[in-house]
Amino acid sequence: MLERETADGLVAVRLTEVEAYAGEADPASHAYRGKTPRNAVMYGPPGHAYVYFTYGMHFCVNVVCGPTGTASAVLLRAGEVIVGEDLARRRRMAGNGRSRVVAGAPPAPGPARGPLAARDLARGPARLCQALGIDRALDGTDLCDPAAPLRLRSAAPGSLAGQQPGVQFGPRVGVSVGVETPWRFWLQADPTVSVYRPHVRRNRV
DNA sequence: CGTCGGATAATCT
DNA sequence: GATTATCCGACGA
Repeated sequence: MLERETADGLVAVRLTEVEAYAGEADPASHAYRGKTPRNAVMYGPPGHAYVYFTYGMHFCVNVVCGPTGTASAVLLRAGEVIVGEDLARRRRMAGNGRSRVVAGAPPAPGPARGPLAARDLARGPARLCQALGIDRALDGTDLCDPAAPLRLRSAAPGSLAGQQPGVQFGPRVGVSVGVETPWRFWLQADPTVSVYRPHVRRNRV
């Protein structure tokens, strides 16, 4: 479970999909070419959040894993919103201007009939961050601190008893190198797991 | 259902 | 100047 607490309220997500990045030894990792201002947090203590900005408009969040001095991390790719669905939906719809805002269209009646399905609220690393209101201000947050604005918690004991489906694995999404390393993990048949997409190189100028 | 291309800017070379 | 751990709307079947 990943919890995000702000003045607006609490949003909690049950993680369903992650990817592992093995620091400087991994060509797909942000740390492959060494330490930079952006990835500095990856070299810090484990259990902290590494938040980065990509594709000119999206944030993604990782959990730092290796001991201090190493740069391993796990990218949180998707989850199911358990608490605070309305707040999560508001954040996803608001999206600074250009996301899902249809001019002139009458607002959909009930939340269940909205254009944004509940399963899509945190289906993808950037969507997850948007639903939880995560940006670089949270870079370096100690996720193990129960009082932190963003924190990681175990599910309540027994809540998943007998219901845990199998964990599948395969290649990581959107990476141009290290494709042969199957370090994306997800819960089998879970509707909130994102769709696999290979890396695409865009047109040069 | 699926594939395709544009948006858009921090970060690094 | 090139690249990018992505998303969304459009379009075709």
